[in-house]
Amino acid sequence: MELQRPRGTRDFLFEEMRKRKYVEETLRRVFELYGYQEIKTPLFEDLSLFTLKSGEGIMEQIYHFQDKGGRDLALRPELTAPVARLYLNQLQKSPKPIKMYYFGSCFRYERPQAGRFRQFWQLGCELMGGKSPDAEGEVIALAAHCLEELGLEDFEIHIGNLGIIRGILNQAEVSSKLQDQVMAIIDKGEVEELRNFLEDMGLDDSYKNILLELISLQGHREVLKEVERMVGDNSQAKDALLELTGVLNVLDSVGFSNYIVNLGIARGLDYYSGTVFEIYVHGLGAQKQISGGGTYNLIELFGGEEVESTGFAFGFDRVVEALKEQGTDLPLKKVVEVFVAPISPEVRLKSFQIAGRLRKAGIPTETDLAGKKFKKLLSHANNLKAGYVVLVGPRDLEQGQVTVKDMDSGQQELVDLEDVVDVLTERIRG
RNA sequence: GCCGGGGUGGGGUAGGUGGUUAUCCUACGGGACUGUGGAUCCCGCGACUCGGGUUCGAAUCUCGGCCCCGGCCCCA
Repeated sequence: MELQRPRGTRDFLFEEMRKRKYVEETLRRVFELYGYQEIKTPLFEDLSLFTLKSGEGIMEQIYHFQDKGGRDLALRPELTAPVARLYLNQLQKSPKPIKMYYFGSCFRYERPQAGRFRQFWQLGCELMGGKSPDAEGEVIALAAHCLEELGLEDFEIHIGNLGIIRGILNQAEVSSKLQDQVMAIIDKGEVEELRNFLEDMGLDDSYKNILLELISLQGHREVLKEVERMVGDNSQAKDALLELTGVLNVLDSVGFSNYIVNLGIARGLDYYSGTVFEIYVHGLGAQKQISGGGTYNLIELFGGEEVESTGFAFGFDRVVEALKEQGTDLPLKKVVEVFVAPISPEVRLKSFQIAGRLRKAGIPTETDLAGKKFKKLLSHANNLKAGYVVLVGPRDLEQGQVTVKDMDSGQQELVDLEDVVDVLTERIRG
């Protein structure tokens, strides 16, 4: 085959698309339940939008190119920066809070593997101008609501706050550059590597032990007491802890308490500042994270007026994959409800007429376009999983009737031509 | 960028230490069967990932590319 798909990309066929659409529509519905409005940004942006503040790591993965005018452009590797850009361009003076959601594909030049592609989809949101911790609590509640609505079980929401560890590091007077490196190691979850790194930078033992203990803490809200003991009178860390407590309070009050406090969450992108969270589903191979987000200060970094911003995104493909893995039966729409089958060539136009009326009545309908023999038409209708077949034949037509056949039960009845639409509407909707 | 496993009709496969027409299932088209589907039978369509090398001869051996699967790095 000489015409191949580019590496790391996929074609989606009918069945797959129906699943994806179901997931997409469900997620959109829930986002809208929380008052989010959809936006769309370009697939490519100025390269600098992404190189500016997203950290070094992402650079190597960016698809970038020059257009014919010599502009340096990049296919977006994520959507938070484009949305922040859009906010700066047009929404700074809009009434707050602003709730936006998006669904679109992103591109990263990476080695494909399970749950990782070069083009992948993100469905997420950004909330600008909400106040921590209420805004963060609601955002996490929204994420949980989405997954519950999809029927996904066994997901874990891990919640942390970067301010706690940053507070300790600041108190220990660690430079911000070094702090970023520490955060990167924490994000990896490599405890030994962290221990060695902290030792190499000559960090005081007491700080080192606190940090190591903090990131290994994981559990329900009772771990907050431990944290409180450890941070002592560090005011930045105390504030962060207060914030974290507030987030959990919101979650408890909306009835979602199945979270895990995890201070080892650091996020890969450098612009996160306070509350952060990640959602995992096991059984997805190496790519178990289906979502991540938190509070960030991208707007200030881009030179805008300070505004609290929180957001998160689902790795859409991974959510779909997790549902498949779990074996969830998605309530997928039928391709067509009704197939209108002309029994012989002279009634073909009559079939079109009937199909036309059914379609105008909102019933997905198919009729023969391939000139198949009657018997094949039934077989074809069966393949399409049509619920009903309208048999249009000269014999019935003489009485002004057609035969409506229920494809599940096999039963059929004669129906007057003018009643066909009503009868089928009743059967399908009723 | 690195490591491992792969690539045979549309889908799933057999063959593989070189040798006629490349196996089977399924799907698809037609027929048996001119008003009744999911059954059966018959016929048909259709493939060795690409390029180089070794050879009288390569799907098979060899080198390289491309792509797929899994893992590392990193991330969604």
